[in-house]
Amino acid sequence: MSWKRTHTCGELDLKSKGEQVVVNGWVDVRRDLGGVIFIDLRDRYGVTQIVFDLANEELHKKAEQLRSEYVIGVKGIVTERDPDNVNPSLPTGKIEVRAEELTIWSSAETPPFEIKDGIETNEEVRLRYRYLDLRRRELQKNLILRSRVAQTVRNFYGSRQFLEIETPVLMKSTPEGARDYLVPSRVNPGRFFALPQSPQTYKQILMISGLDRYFQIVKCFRDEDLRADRQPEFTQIDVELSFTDEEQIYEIHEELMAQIWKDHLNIELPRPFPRIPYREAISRFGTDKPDTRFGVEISDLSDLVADCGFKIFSGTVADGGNVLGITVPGQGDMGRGVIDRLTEEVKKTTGAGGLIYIKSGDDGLNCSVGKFLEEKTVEQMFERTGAERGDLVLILAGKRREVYRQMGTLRLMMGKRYDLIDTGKLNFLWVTEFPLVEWDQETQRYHALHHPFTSPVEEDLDKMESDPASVRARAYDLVLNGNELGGGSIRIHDREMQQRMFNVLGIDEEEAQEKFGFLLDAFTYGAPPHGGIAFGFDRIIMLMAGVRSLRDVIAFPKNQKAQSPMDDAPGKVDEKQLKELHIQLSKRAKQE
RNA sequence: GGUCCGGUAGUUCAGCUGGUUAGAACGCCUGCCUGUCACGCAGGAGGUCGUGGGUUCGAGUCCCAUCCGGAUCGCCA
Repeated sequence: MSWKRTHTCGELDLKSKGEQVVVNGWVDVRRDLGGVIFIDLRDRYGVTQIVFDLANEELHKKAEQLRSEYVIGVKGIVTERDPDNVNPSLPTGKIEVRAEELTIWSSAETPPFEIKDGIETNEEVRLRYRYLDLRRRELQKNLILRSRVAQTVRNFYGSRQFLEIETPVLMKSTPEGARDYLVPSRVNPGRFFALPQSPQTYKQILMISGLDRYFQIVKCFRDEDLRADRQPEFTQIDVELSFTDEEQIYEIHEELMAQIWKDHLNIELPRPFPRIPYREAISRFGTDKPDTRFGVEISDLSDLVADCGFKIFSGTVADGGNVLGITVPGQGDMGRGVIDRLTEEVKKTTGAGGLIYIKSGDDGLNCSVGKFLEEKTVEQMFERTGAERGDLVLILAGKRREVYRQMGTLRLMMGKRYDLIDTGKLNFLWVTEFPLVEWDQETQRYHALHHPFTSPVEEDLDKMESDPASVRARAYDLVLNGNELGGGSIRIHDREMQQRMFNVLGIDEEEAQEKFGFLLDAFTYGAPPHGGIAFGFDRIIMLMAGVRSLRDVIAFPKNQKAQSPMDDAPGKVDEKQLKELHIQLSKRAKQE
């Protein structure tokens, strides 16, 4: 009999009673009771208890050497445990393996942190010793889920005539949107590839080629600052199809989500998912990715205070801004200190100028700026927000775009703080009718909200030139509990229209030709109407696994500085390599 | 680029208005222990308190600078 394993550490039970088996794995923990030594042997499938006793003194002596994280192989007999000794918290808890032979494949240093679930260790240490962190069941579980969901996704599209087609990782830089990661080309001095932010143009070309239905689980790259839910390299489920419309894309992908949640979390998702136009999402929730698991919707109080005596309100309205309110249920008696601290926090995290409140208690309404307002106005504002006695109304004033965003942040803050969010809910939601473009103060140009290939809504076409910001796009996002899972659009498939879009964005014909000439040319050779969507695969897994950080669902993630502490990437390269690439470093780069 | 929080034993953290020898838990090492599974018991090792400077009779503690980590705003078509 060889050392080839007959069973994993997660599968043995009474059915194998009496059999001789071979198991391999890592020593999870050793419990040495003197005359008997127990080893919890761990592999990715589970844990099995191994027993060494004095029946075999030589073997027992060998087992005394074992320490945590040693890699061993054990030959032994599967034995039923006495009823008293059954461990009900272990799937293999009814049996144990009585060792007959032991081989130590590998000894191990004491790990820098314990390989245990629920142990909070410094992120940097975890990343440096990622191979140890990945031994934790929790992370293995996430990666296993990730792999299985990827299978589901492939089968789902595969069975619907979608083709999985790989697009280049080395592509042309298009300085729209996020910063590109650049890759120098040795054979083309002074020229650079860019890593894709998304395979957008390629998948559209595939449609023009008649491949008709495409999907890919694909790495994308963005050289921007990181967040817990943002990595510089991330994985997208990227999809495009021809002869389609919004309805079909919604239908297919509601089905996909339903299948993923059914297959892997055993949850039936109610369908169809609700839809909410962008405008409404902003005015009700102050964000384009609303968390609809709780109410606390925003009310516009501007008209009530346009002519009031409080200058901050009336002045804001006169300048075209808004005065907004939300209700925090049951907090009408909030103490002054609590409100003051909240005000400071709101100013700091949202940039709001101040926070105004209306408290409501047994002695009636009490507004923080009440002395400037008529009693009637305070009452009207209170009623407008839908508040009832005992509730607290919070009010912000400011420029339209900013104050809605601030209110959205405040709303979420209150929802979390006062436990208003029903965490048992899964609120999927399509946000539709995004604006096509947005005025960018900084560059004094319009920029595409989604991307420049997004088709405008036909009935808004006459406003493309006169009032671009009011044109709606055929774009949509899928939101889950306030998280953007993905987004897409019906694309432009007509050269003229594409050029019109570029004009709005201030990209002239020459520039358009240089940057996207291939796509424009392709449009002239017969382009089908098409559209698609892309989902953040990591983020989906993160939400399914119920973890807070993308780092817990990616095998080898980057830290906040976009580095990998384990292998110390990005690293320096030697002078010779740089020379070959025709690259010179600045003084500062050399020093660092 | 801005703001906030943090950096003390291998790990997680405590350390008050500055005061004598910097602690706990887990982990680690040694010994004892034949039914443990958070094994138990006894003992032990382990610290440039991120770094540099300053204030002070005296600094883990206060001040300044700097590095590192995280959160967040900007940014993320």
